[in-house]
Amino acid sequence: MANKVKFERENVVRVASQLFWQKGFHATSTRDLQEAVNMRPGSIYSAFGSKEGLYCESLKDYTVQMKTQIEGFLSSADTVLGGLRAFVENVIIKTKGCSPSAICMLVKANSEFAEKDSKLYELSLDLMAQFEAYLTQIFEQAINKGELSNTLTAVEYARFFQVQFTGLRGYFNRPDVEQFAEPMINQMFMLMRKL
Amino acid sequence: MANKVKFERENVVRVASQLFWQKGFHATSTRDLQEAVNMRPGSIYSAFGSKEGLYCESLKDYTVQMKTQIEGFLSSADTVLGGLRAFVENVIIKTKGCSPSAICMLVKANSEFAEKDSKLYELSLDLMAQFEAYLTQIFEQAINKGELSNTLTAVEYARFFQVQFTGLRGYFNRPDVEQFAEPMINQMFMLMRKL
DNA sequence: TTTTAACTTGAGCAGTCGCTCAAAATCAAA
DNA sequence: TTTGATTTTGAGCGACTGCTCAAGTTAAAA
Repeated sequence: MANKVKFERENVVRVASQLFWQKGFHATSTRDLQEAVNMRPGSIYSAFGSKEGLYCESLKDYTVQMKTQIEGFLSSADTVLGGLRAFVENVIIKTKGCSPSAICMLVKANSEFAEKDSKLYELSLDLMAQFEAYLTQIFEQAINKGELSNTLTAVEYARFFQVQFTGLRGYFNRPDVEQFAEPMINQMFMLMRKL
Repeated sequence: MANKVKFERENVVRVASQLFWQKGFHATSTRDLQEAVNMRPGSIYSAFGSKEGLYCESLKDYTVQMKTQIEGFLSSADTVLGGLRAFVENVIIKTKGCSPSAICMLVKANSEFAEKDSKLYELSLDLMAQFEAYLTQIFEQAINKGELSNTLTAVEYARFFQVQFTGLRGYFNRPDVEQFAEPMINQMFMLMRKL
């Protein structure tokens, strides 16, 4: 007994996510969003409550997308480390031009929201912790398969991966330096086996 | 034959720098700045031209401050690597509570300005390149003194340092994790000697 | 076909933004 | 002490912000 919603929520969140990832929360205006998702303010606010609400969903969707991407690379690779490596190469080198930003949206969020008790800062921490837990599972597999030594625990490998990956993505957030990317990714995975 | 300026330019830039570093460019309003530096809009605009102008000076001042800090640690350490290590520990562990942000202001700037041809993005790239050149000089000394092998060039060590340091600072931009910091800094310097 | 609850629309509100500029204040030189 | 170039002041401008809500549109249920 009603009217149906005309938009597909998933699609809207995905488009908003791209815009937020590119420009950041503060630099993205509600007018930018209205144009990008082709919705009028009333519809957006009845569906998401606020700009912050839409950003929350966008950030959560981003981590889901990342995990899905990793799953894909893992399932079509012979080894766990091979899959992770393909994922890293894809993010840093292959999707360089078409990605909204070289830098992880979670890291951007974490650095943008300075007030340590703000909802959005807490959300970024929470999602990062979840992602670390997810990586930990993956590294458990790598250890169990004998791809990595057990001198480090799985969570320590996960932390190492996070630091390296974040560092590399930050470093390559510039137009010119694809030439150094490949050897530095080599270095990262070589070092991981030496830990 | 005139009036004298009432403010000390260096001090104003330093205070503005702290605020910009903490909140980012877009989330810092001119009213915030006015209050922080205790100047009326007219004075600020006659001295710095625009919010962007003040930000430029703030960002440049930040890199000067960083270099000065490194100089200090280098001159009061026995080895180049020891000095760098003291610097890293100071930034990540010791000044944790009092620093406006765990994340490097240059990295924050680089990630905040998405439009690849904007003046502020170009400035962040420029200052990062300068800083890499500065680090390269330092690593040249480390190699010459025999503290590091010459399997990598000085600039390659500098890049490695940047990636690790940026990664660590990003990772430790949270309230609770000082406990992991020390071993991970250990790891960073251990790995550098193994390259 | 009529009813009616759900959804969409967009003009526009109240507040904030970066910034300006005429007037007041200041102080070295005359 | 007077002069006059220079700096400081702050009210306030026009643009933009996140967001609201009364009016209009839609389509399933009656």
